[in-house]
Amino acid sequence: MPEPKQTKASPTMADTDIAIVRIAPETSFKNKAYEALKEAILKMDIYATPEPVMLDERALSERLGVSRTPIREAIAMLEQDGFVKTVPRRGIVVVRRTKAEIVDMIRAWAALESMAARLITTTARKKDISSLRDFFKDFSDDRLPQDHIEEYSKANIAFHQALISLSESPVLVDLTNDLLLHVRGYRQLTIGRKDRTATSLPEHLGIIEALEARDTELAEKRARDHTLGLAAYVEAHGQELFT
Amino acid sequence: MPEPKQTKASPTMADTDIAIVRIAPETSFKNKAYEALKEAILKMDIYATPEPVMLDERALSERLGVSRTPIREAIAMLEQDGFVKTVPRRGIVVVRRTKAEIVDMIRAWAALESMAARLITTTARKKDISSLRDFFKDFSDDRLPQDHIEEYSKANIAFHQALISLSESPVLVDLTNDLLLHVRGYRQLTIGRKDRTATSLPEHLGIIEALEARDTELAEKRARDHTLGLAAYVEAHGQELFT
DNA sequence: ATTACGTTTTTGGCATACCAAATGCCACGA
DNA sequence: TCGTGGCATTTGGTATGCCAAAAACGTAAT
Repeated sequence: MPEPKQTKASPTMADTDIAIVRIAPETSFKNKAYEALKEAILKMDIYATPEPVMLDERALSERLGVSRTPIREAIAMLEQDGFVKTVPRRGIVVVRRTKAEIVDMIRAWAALESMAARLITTTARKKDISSLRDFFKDFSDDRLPQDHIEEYSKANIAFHQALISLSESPVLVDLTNDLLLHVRGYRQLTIGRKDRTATSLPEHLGIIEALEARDTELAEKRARDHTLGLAAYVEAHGQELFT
Repeated sequence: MPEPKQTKASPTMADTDIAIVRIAPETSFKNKAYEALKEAILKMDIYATPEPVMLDERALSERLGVSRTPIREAIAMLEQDGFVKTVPRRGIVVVRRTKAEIVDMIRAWAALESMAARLITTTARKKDISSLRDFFKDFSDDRLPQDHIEEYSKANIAFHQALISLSESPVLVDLTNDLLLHVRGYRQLTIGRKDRTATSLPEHLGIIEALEARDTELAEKRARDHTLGLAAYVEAHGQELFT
């Protein structure tokens, strides 16, 4: 069989070096299923219904048009992530976090973010730090965050992720992203935060200023206290969801 | 329908309540394989050989006496943990961390542990804090840590894990345990730490004192600086292993 | 001897079939 | 009416077999 792929055309092409990029890795069904299920789980409002949300292997394999095997492997991965829990001979249940768990996660997030802030003061470029303000450029005294909760919430998340990224620490980035995925499901964080929004923006700016000033201790403290404030808020006002 | 199970013996036993404990869940082959492989990976010295360490599904299934299916699911889980990486049509390779990654992980660990220290100052009982000293009771001026590296190293790990546990934060505990598993493979952390051992013990005691004094900021700072010190040490003296 | 090319083997991905435990349903009997 | 026993169903767990890509091997042509 001729031409399996790329570079075998003429023997004299040597190292003309066509920019070949390893071709598409053609992600496996296992990974496709993983991504699909993960997205579906994150999208659904787990805390809406009182009954536990169950998944059915066979139903999923039919819906996604693949056999149970890749589905099961994807489920095993999701279970490692803590998104689902499979109970032998009973079913696969989407994990619901308690308020205490959410608060706990936010505290861990605070720890990681404050470390990120610390690192940023010693390594990041001034330009990159300052550009963090851009996330909030659409808000002002004429256009208050609390009047555009949904939009501000997105900017908020984006800011925090960009902040962590500036630390150039893959571990901090990955860990916080994982935590955010879990916390995110808790809708109240977005909706009920209306009364927190007012203080949120100034605190963000305060963090940025400390970073620009290369004040390691202050930046760390502000980043930590800001997110710990959210944890305290959820702990105090998050009852409703966890009936 | 009344009384689904258990109390169904004689109609008159009512709530004699025999202590039935739900029987053993009989962990599946998948989980057994996961544990076995994880332990094997952690036990081997990944950084010993220059060539990448490969795993073979079929060989493993034969060695463990099960089919490939549970093995593959276990591998999928290990991949989520970041211990292995499967390359399609190439094989399964045990992941080797670079020095930068190890340092990065230790920094994240420092972040989490300092948060744990912070929490401990506000919630833990005095008695529990003080008992942290027990881990080092076998060491003194007559029996220096640097003369019993291996033993001290174990006490060291145990101390840190006990410390984090005192925070009563499952998230902090789990995250740090995961990080430790990855960092642990880096033998130099144990062996080459001889020159760090001298300062290690006093720093530990310093952390304990700050915790006992309920000095939140100081405890946090000492915990953080202690572990960041390890990160800096590895960054400076860890070349040898990563050829 | 070296290179080119074709064949074999290896390896992970996926589909399918079967098993056993747990449930639910239902008829039979006190 | 109540509940008891058993059969059918559901559901996750496991074993097998086949496939295609890629590497390993071997052979023939230059």
